[in-house]
Amino acid sequence: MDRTARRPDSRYGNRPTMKDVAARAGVGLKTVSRVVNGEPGVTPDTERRVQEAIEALGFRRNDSARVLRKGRTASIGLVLEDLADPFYGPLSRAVEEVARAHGALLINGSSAEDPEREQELVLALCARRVDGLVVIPAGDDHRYLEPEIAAGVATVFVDRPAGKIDADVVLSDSFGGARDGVAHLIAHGHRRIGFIGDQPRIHTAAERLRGYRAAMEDAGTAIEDAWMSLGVTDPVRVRKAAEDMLAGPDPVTAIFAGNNRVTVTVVRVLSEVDRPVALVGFDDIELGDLLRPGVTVVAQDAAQLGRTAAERLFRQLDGVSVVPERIELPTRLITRGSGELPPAD
Amino acid sequence: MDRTARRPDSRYGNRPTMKDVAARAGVGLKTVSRVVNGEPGVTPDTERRVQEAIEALGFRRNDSARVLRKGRTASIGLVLEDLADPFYGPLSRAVEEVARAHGALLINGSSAEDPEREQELVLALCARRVDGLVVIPAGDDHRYLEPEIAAGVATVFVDRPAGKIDADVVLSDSFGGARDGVAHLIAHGHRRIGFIGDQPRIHTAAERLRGYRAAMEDAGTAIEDAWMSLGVTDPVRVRKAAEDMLAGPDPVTAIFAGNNRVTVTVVRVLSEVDRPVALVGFDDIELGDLLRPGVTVVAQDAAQLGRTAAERLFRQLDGVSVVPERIELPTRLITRGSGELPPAD
DNA sequence: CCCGCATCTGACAACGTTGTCCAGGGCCTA
DNA sequence: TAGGCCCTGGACAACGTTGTCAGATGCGGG
Repeated sequence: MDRTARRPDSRYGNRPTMKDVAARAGVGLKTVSRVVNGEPGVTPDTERRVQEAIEALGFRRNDSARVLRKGRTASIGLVLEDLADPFYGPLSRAVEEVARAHGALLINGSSAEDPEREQELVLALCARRVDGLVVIPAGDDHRYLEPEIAAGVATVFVDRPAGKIDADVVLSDSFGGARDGVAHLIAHGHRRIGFIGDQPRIHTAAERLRGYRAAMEDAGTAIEDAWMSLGVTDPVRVRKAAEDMLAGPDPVTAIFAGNNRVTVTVVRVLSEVDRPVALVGFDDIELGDLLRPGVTVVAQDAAQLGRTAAERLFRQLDGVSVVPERIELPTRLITRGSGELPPAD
Repeated sequence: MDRTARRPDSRYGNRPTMKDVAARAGVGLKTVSRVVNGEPGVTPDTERRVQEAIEALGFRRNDSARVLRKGRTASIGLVLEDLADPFYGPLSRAVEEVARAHGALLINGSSAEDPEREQELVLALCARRVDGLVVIPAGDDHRYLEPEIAAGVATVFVDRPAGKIDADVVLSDSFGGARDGVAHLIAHGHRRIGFIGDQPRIHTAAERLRGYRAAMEDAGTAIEDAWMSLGVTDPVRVRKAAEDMLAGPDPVTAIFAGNNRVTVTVVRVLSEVDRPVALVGFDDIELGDLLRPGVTVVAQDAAQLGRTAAERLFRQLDGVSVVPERIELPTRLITRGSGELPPAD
């Protein structure tokens, strides 16, 4: 008895191939290929027969084989921190739209802010031979990407610069935005201003902290340690940080929140405090205009970041740009009330 | 003179292949394959030599070729409406996590609520030979998927059922949720309750409308045409619809909003109205607890939807389940104030 | 009527990987 | 020392597609 199966591995449930279509249509393999790809040199009659066979068999070209042959996958990868974060949704969508306009699919993955996972994801995408990568870096050493870039994988970093390699990067002006936001508070009479932000190893967090410091310095105000809380974004610790700043004999009269998650929690805390405390947040938050007071924010345009990065990526793929560039997009201060509150004391 | 290039198409910038690695390490091609895949039967010394060659050349296995040979891509597709919608971010992330746990990558695309684009995307994903598909359908006819499913592409629909084919589907209890939400308003004394929702051709919208009708009927209240606005989600038209309901001699005293986008706009409108109008929205909205009054919502768990669907998908891929099933997840009424306001008159 | 040309078609190799199968060599045992 | 077995390594085909190139077919003009 023959134990060997006709097909050793069941594969795609025995999908029809061009060969099958060719057999059914009574034409050559290459003719089917021509029809499928809309290449010229096929008589209408032959084309019709092939089309019928395709319909009848439910044939669908195997892009894996196509990729293997052609070398281009028409897909790009996007590695970001967390798709569930409202900041990244629009960014991802913007990248997708640009990709779509260039006929490419988007594969994306979340690094969960873990450098190891970022690398793992990026390399997995490279193994799929994506044509290009848009990366929002979690780590700060991207030398592992050098062979990939050398091999022709277009790469653009977004939101934070690459570490230890020279690559295109598109970011928001975190420094300027934070400085303006803090200056806004100062202009409204505040001096004791708290800062709650992420770990300074994250570029944007460091830049925003730098902006905070610069604005305070411009105003000639010495910053007290108790006003700063770094490396804190989870709700529990942000809450504690905010409450600490607001307690004691000499509390802050205003808070600058380093990103959208921090802002949201600070809003919660402030809603429970009986005296008015001013607030400016980095990143816009949904419904920020409907709160009372409305939340004044330094807004960055996530979609524009994504769009710019993706366009830059495809320009690389078209072989246009070669010199890595750093593109910085301006932020926008949106005043809604919370940042215009005067000091409470 | 020879005009033909050494390599006709430049391809991946001449990436090293296993052959190159083998040559450099002085071993056979298959031995490299064994090392790369961690297969047994390679002496430590040989393995070391191969590893060194891999490092030196920056070799990365070409997964396209691997896929072609093995038949499984270890990737799944997710087609949703709009990644920028806060409802889909967590859903997508949940699917990704499950995929990751099964060693698969996630390719996702936005249909923009366009049936044609949905089909285009799905077929593109099938051409990539994704192992499975999670689809949030935009269209209502999915017979085009029949050959794919027959060919072994695992498929799960989420949020809305498939049209004209029998397939797994995971959804929220839109009918029950909407009925409960409206009943909640009725329990607080409302009778003239407006409904603003999406086009009834969308399953969830139809179900929510049905829930609204059922609750009203249970209360013995005849619905007036002026109370209902269907097929309306963009801010401008929602605003107009809400304003219309609130104007006139006999305005509604409460509004049931059919999804998160509608809710947000209705909140905006209500914040401009001088009398209190009750509101219950379908879908939770961020910061809904911080508004005054807090927004009472019928919440669905987007992440749980995604997780359930993805797990079901991988169960299909493991060949466990065969009979298409319909899984309905309960919704949860979250009372925060806006739904408990009494009628204004 | 035949030749030449243009148009259409198909055979074949190659893409980079993995599965199958066989060869060679070392080691243990009789 | 010879025989057999196990362990390691490599040659080869195949996956489904596309590029190359040459053959077939048909048509018009000389």
